[in-house]
Amino acid sequence: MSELLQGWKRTHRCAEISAADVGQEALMMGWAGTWRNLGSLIFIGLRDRSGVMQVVFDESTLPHEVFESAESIRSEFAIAVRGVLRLRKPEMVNKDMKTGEYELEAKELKILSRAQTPPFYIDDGVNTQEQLRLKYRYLDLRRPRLQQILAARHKIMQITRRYYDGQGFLEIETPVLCKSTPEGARDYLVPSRVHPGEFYALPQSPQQYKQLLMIAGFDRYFQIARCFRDEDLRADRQPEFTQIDIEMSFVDEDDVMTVNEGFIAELLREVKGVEVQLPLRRMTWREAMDRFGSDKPDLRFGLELIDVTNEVRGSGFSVFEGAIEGGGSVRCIRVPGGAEKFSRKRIDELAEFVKTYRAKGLAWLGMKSEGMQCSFAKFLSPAQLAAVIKKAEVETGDIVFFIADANEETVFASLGALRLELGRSLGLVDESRYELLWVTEFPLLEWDEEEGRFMAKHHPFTSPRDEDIELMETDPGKVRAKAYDMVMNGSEIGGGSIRIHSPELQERMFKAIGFSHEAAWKRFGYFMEAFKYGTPPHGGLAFGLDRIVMQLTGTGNIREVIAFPKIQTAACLMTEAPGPVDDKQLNELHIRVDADA
RNA sequence: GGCCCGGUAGUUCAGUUGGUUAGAAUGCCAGCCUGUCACGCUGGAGGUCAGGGGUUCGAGCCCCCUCCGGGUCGCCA
Repeated sequence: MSELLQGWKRTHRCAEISAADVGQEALMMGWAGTWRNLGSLIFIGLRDRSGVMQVVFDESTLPHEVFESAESIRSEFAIAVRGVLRLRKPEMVNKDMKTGEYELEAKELKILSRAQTPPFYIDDGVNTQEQLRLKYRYLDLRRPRLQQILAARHKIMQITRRYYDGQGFLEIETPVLCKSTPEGARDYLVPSRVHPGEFYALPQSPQQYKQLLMIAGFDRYFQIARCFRDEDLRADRQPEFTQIDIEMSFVDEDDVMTVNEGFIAELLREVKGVEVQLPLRRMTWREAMDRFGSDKPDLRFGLELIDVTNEVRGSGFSVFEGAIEGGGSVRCIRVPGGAEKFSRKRIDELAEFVKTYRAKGLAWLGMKSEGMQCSFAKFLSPAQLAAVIKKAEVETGDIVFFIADANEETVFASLGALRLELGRSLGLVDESRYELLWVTEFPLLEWDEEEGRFMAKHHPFTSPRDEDIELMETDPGKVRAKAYDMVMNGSEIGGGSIRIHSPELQERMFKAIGFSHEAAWKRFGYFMEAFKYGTPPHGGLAFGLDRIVMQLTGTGNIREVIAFPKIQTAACLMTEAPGPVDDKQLNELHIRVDADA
């Protein structure tokens, strides 16, 4: 049965003790992680969020009832122990344990709560199916690793508040029940009881509110904001996630980048003890794509892309020719010393791999000491081959992988992914390094085949670069934005832009993405109305808190950094949300469910 | 929506070409044990092989469907 505390007060957490506490009475509470019964001596590994303390029950010195009670302790019982903290004898020290020099010699015991045998061991070393761990998330969270990650997350949030407060930012909350703005990700909708047939949307980000706060004169705003997007999940994407949201007035790109790179530098200093050189390196989007095939390049290793379009032009090799004539390119990656490392089987695997990214195939050239092997040599003249080898700086022992496509995006996507795969599989990524940069000058607009119109790449309030404004009507695809992403080790951890603050320019932007004046006003009327009342030049950015925590704790799975995450189908295995609701609730909301649809 | 991977004691896994009663480790239960820390020793319990259908004399294994979970492409202003 469960015992009551009856005035017992904890004096120490299990691992929060020091030499000065030795010989003193201590009262600890926590969970029995391990239990070893030696007959008339019982050892309990008492665990709380700070760590583990060994507790000893000695039959020879304890009242019978206390020892008998201790004998009943099993895994994960919640217990309270009053005892004396002792130094262990030297031969009994456990060097693998943070508190291995100490133990708590029990005098009194309260079994606060018994536990069923848990469905899996509460231990970092155990690799239980995530499905089961998520169903019993409260047990999973008892594992030291997850406790550490959530403690790190807490620390990061506290540093965030301290840093931005120190820089004169005000933390202001914005609504969670918002108006739906069906441009961009799918919204989560919330039905209105009071307004039959109408819906709120959960925010994809506080974008418009924070801009309105700038119009309202708050100058520097931040918020640790929960955001929602009803899109498919990934290893680094959850339907609800947290962003550190920032907006500033009377600023241009440099101002925003300077303040926010200072934040990341402080985070790395305090959490990882890593000094980051400021200002951060900046790279235009164009350069990032050309060199790394990605707008979030991982700079911890080389294997840069090389453009050999000109070298292979007119070769008669239909794959290359088709790509070039279709307006695309032929690019490659040279793996130094890789000629002997790639079997035909492995090359075939990589060819399959790039097909995931719509590449049609993977050409290759291996410069072995006994001669060159090349999947397309017979199609190229010796002079062209020589030109390719020169451009790619191929040396003996190297292997080069080529991708050609009429669609540049396919070349970049597949070769960029191949670069990451090669870097990982060849062990070229130095996990101890933190490589940060800003990627700048993103395109303002992207052509959308499906919609048959240009769409805002970032969002429709992003400002074009001054020198490109004139292209908005003549060559929209060429317009660059005042947009910037912060990238850490190949992960986009934040992104933002300078916003349009002129109503006239905003109208041109809406026009560029195919919104009529009326359509734009219908959707964003309140927003555009506000812009008529003296809008300061402003801009900001949002960091993905979850991704930052992932980076700083070295986990590749976003579910590890969120206390109660969702699975791939956006469900919660513990609460079984989402679930059906009563007809009464539906009636009140004026909703009828068509289960067959 | 597409592609790929996975689901066998509580847990992690093994399970041969389709062949007797599905195994191991660990956990769990009981007993013994005064320095364990992967405690040890003795004994015991524990299985809808994810579910359904099919092929077969015979299915954990082969085929089909479904469910559950993961990765990924599309998607993510």
